[in-house]
Amino acid sequence: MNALNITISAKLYSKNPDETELGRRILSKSIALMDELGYENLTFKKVAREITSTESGVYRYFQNKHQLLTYLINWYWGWLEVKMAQEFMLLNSPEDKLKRAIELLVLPMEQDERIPHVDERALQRVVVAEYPKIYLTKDVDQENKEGYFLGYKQICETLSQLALQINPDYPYPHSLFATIIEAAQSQQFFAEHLPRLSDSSGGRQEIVQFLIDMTLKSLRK
Amino acid sequence: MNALNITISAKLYSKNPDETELGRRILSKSIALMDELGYENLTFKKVAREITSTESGVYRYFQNKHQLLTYLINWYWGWLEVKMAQEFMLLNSPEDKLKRAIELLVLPMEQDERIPHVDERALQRVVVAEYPKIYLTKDVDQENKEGYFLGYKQICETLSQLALQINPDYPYPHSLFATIIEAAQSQQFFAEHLPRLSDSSGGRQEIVQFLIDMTLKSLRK
DNA sequence: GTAAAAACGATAGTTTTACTATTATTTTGC
DNA sequence: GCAAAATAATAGTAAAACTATCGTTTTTAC
Repeated sequence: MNALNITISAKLYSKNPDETELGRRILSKSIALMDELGYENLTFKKVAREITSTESGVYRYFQNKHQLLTYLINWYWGWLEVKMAQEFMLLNSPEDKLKRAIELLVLPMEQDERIPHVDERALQRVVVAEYPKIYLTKDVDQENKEGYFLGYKQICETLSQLALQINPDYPYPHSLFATIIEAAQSQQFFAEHLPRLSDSSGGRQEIVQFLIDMTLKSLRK
Repeated sequence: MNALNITISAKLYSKNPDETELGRRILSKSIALMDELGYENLTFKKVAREITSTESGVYRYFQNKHQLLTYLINWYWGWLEVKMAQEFMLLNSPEDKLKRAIELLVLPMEQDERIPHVDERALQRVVVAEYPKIYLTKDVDQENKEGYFLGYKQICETLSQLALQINPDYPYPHSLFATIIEAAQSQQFFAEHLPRLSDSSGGRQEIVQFLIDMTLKSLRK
């Protein structure tokens, strides 16, 4: 697979882009283009031009743009899951782990040298700007069955389990972390583009504080 | 304007659909079609067929599909704002008002007989299924200047002010209600389509309880 | 080392969408 | 009843989203 053992449902590609040079170029350049142009303005033709290949070359890896975006976002959640697991080993209390998880969700991440074809910072911006588009479709139930959203659900489950260690009686752990994860993305977007929907003046640390405050207060008895 | 005095930025249409029979038919049928087909599968051609008019007829009212969706969602926020104002008059404590506001956000609403061309329940489903698409675009900054998101920002501001009456020192009122409003939508969607991202088994009342719990705990000192 | 298989590049073509333009007809305001 | 506006009907364009075909190159198996 790849250096970090990120597993992605085989339904999310026609041919595994992680295993070939061309596939990795597709990933690398489509992250950059999606970041630059946005999902709506990206086309496989533009990706093809960037990777000095052809439209059909891209179609050999991904059935369509939506599948490509879903792959990228699942890759991001998988990667974040790995990061969290690494950092949790250094921490003891579930509270510290939750705090660190929220930081990882919001703070800009450093480039992972082991995976040169993925620009994690650009991918994080893509996730912030596009993530709900992968499930807000009429195909959501079918795609859910095919594992399109496993990455998101897995992170939510991991954090829910931590929350229950703090307060085993808390009745809404999944709702809480679905909300926290979503807010982690949308507050970054709002702070930059719709500042009246946030109290952060652009600083990520304020968003982290808000989310930690909300999480820990919610878990009180 | 219309029976309820819902104000919508004039940038959100070419010709005010509220003032003509054809315009109201466009609103009515595009809500129904958007609910049935989803935003991506809706076309002006399909709307035209439904209203027994033509594609160019629809274009005379809205520049494009994105503007139409944005109009509908702003109409929804405007309508909800009116509802909240009405109900707040019957309540005294800011806590009761916040609780009622959250119920209005989540519980299915009854049809308003004064506005026969808008099916409020269908519109609520459209909002749940499509709302982030109006701002998650590369044009967000330009469109924000033109008032595309005033409805959302207005509701967020109203609720923030209420929150500060409960706890004047709470530092994140806008972030809190942007998060609560978003969660009100996304938890409805998750409960139905991605149940592992929610603790509601489909009941709206459980979502209401979760959101009230989160709000009131967040506002504690 | 070679043959078969797979992947790739190049090109062309189809269907649909999103949008623009033009003109004739109907409706409305005064 | 006339001018102006709104609407219906039709046509057309450009780009997007695929699909298909077919040589050529590269990889893999043995």
